[in-house]
Amino acid sequence: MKKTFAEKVRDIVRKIPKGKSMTYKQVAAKAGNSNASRAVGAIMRTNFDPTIPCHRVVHSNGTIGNYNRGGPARKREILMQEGAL
DNA sequence: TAGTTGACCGGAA
DNA sequence: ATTCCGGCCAACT
Repeated sequence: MKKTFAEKVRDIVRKIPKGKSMTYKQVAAKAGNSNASRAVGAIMRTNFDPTIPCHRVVHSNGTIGNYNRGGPARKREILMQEGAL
């Protein structure tokens, strides 16, 4: 069974519980490459799904990354609403 | 096929 | 504290 990086990343991000936020590096590490943090973002940006809480994925330093669904502002709102912020 | 870009990270100046 | 540089990976042209 050979899932691509994008598939793994999507599956992982989808498993992120509510009120919890994961860093790109953490997701990348779970996907198999702890150094593929950039790749994770690249995948989300090109192939993000509405079923995936990509807004729960943030930077390692805790800063909010970008969001292709309304900008970082919208992301912050969602996190605050979820209780992760 | 190769080159460029990007939702990143970590270290150094 | 801020700014710059190098490195890794996947997608796009």
